[in-house]
Amino acid sequence: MKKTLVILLGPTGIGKTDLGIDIALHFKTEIISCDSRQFYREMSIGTASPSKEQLEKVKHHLVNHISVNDYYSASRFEDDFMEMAKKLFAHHNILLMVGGSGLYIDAACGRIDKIPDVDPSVRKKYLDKFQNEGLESIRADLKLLDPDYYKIVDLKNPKRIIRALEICETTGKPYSFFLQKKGKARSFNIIKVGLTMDRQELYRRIDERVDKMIEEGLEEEARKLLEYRNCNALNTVGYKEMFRYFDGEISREKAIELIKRNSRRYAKRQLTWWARDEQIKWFHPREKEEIISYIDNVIRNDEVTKGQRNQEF
RNA sequence: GGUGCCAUAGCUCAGUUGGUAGAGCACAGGACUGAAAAUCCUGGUGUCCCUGGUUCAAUUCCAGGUGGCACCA
Repeated sequence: MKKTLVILLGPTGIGKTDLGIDIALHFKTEIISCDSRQFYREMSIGTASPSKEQLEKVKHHLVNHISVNDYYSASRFEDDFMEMAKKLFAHHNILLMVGGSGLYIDAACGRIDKIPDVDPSVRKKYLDKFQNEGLESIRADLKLLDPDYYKIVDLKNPKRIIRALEICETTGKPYSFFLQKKGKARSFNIIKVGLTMDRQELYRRIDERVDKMIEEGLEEEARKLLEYRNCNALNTVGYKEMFRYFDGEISREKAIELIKRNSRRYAKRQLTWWARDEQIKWFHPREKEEIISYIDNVIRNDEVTKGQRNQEF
């Protein structure tokens, strides 16, 4: 039997964790998490990480496996995921991935190209240049080093420009040279199940969940992590707003309001990311039975899985 | 009950010397291949409280009404 990776994805706060557990129990399998903030073991209330009880119900992988001090990336996640999948597929025909990080899900699906690692000092160099000399300066560098990418990149987005520059400098080749866009073949089938609901309903859930996080002690958790505020891991909704409150810049109420707003905006960006992915079959989270029978049907029907095998961009 | 002030976008408010209006926030849409809960782009969504009057033309001026706030009784 061909191995199958079922991916349960959806915006923040929609109820992936609970439903994922039910689905994993139904298929008698384990969960590989794909949440770029639940990776960090020090963050749990603000990232709505699975609780102890939830972790006991179904074995979860790639949660709490790194520290806020660690460098991590979509590429590293791809490596960790492939290693984990290989191990788990030895005992399971179906694996369940649950998460909301679009780029990381794409990485697991073989949708990002192999690009050489860069030395952090190179990124730092261009970051400094951007901060000291401005956007125009690094734009000019990119125009020189990778004119093709210069034509298509968002020229107002420093992160995109710096990323391309660091690859150009490290490899001596233009960044666009590495963007093959062919996708990597995977030895397993992939079924993508998306969770969605009416925007108002989702926003209400998000607002309620933030209130719950506050009750559970988000403020305390953030206070403990204040010393790591410069780590990328702490550039996260729920923490960055609390840090501003600790600084005296905004009130506690304002911080909570901003956490809600930024969570809503994040959910919207997630939905935009997935909107163009036609492989996703969408459900309301309450449609558990429909989701399970959809997965069953796809696995049974080879014709459908053929389409899912080719991971084109 | 009397006097004064106010009524414009979901909210807070600006404005139009009379030619149907614009800021912030909220919100909506989008981009995004190793920082991605990150980063970036675009967009004003409107019975200008109601009725009448003046006027070629009223959201704007006038009168009345309604609602809110303040003060006086």
